[in-house]
Amino acid sequence: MRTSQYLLSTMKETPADAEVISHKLMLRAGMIRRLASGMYTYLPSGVRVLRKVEQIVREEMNKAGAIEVLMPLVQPAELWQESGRWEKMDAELLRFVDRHQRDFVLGPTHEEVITDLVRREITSYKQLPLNLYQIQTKFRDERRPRFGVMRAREFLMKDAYSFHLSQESLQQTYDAMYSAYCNIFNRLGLDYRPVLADTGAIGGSVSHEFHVLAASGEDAIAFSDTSDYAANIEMAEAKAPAGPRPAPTQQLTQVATPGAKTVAEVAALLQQPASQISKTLIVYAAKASDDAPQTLVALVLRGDHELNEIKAEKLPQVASPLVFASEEEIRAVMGAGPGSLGPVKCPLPLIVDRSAAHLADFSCGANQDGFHLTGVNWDRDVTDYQVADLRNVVEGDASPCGFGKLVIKRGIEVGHIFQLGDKYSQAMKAGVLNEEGKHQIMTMGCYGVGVSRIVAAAIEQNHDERGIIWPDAIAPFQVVLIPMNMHKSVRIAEATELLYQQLTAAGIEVLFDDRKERPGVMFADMELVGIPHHIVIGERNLDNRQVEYKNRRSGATELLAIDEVLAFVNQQLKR
RNA sequence: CGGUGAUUGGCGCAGCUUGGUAGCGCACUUGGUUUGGGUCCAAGGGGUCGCAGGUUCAAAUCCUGCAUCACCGACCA
Repeated sequence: MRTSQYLLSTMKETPADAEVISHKLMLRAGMIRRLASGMYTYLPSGVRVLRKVEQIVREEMNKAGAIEVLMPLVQPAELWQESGRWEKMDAELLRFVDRHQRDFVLGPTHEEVITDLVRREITSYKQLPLNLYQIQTKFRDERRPRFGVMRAREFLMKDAYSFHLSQESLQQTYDAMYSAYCNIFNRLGLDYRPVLADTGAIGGSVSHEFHVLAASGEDAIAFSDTSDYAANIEMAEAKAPAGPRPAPTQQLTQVATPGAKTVAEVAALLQQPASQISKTLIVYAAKASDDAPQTLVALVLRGDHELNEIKAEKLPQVASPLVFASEEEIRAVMGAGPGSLGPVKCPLPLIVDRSAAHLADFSCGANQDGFHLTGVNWDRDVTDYQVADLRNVVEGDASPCGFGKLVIKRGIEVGHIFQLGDKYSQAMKAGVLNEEGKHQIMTMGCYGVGVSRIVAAAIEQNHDERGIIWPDAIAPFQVVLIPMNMHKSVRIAEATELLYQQLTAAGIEVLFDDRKERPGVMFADMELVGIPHHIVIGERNLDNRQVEYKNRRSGATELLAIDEVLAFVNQQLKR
């Protein structure tokens, strides 16, 4: 490709609304342009990278035995009503009507469509297991699109769905997908980790996320510093502190704490660390039946810990989704407002986090505005309570695997695999005849890769102050030819032309910068775009039949005999 | 969904307080100059000042409403 025939569209300045590095660089390097909030047009360089990622994903899926299909982006509402997600999903599901007043959605994912397809096509156990995938645009009307294509509303995703009659078969495919994903991210050249994950709204049991490690990642991941344990922080179990709880040494005392409401204020007033103070959160209790009156539950945490809403929701006593009680609701039962609450003489059922339950002589609200209690002790001052894991793990906690301590890092979720079970197949009655000739509901797995998000994640991990540094596998071009003053020098033009033809004929993706630009402009543009291998053709070196090679990542340069360029590039690309 | 802020040429911004001929840098076009790291000089083209309404002799500027976009938050006890 010659730049004169290409749409390079690089920019010196960054549009003001770009926040993260990948977003800025994708705009500046001419990969994307914003059309509306969370929706982007891909320019030629962007498409090239996107297609490469897509192709690697496709090859590894095929290798792992999955079969490609393509389903519509627009889906009829009936399927979503059948699965129950029409009511369950909120505004994230974009709905609209066609000219016949029929309801449709823009597919945020394709469980319903694939389950509908499979229940029609698959009738016998002999046809199982089956793993179908597609690479298709999705639309999720995100609450808050941000970071360019990293959290866009419209994005490209590979999604696969597998169908089985037994857990063993599902596990086999799940394992195959796990290793296919490792192959994908290895080939992409990214620093990634598979981590244990919560199954969230999609449902199911076993689940792993694949994260590209980057400081700008939206997710926190907990790693053991000695084993290979890794889990999303939402999922990581907070173990009870080691050893027995210290014995009480202090008397229960009420102290006036006028105006002190937050843990920080109370800690300052009482001259105690936040870890010696408990905080009490009031949330909705789970209802026994739909028409039962709403009751409340009190959750108790150490002052320096955060509630993990996912863990709380999973408790049978707690309403799901989690709802915090309003101040009026709290006052009606507790007789005091938020900021003065505590477990002593608490009229609500108490659920205490493991770490909070390990405290002795701690402080808490007195359930009377403007007062706190000190010297509080479990079992002496509070008798009726239950202990559970309620909090997010923090750096330095004991690892749940039993080995080492936890380290917290940030990651970008680029892949997610689930064992779904029969959630969709049951709701949509997708079954086959088994060996005994009896109807049996299939069990399912689903496996996603965020193709467009990978592009952004790769940049987050591979850039410097001059621009993008593409891994060879996904670079828009592998090699760029940069001639010095080609428009004045026939020798340069001829030598560059020859190299261009040689490399192109060898199947290498070459960009030939034939613009009538000054050298500095070409260098700057090609570094911004991130092409991994640069060949500079200049008069001086040409006298010795040499050209200069420059590696974008290392910055190292060396002189090459002009006849050796092809062999050298092949070796660089490990072909 | 709540809070804050922005909207002036393709991009980045000034002008608005105190109403009176719409400006700067980059980019673009033409000519010259320069040529191994975003040269320099000159001459040009390009703007319904987000939209609608109001105040005024006069509105980018003041007032009202709307739209779009961005950032922050969604632990608060």
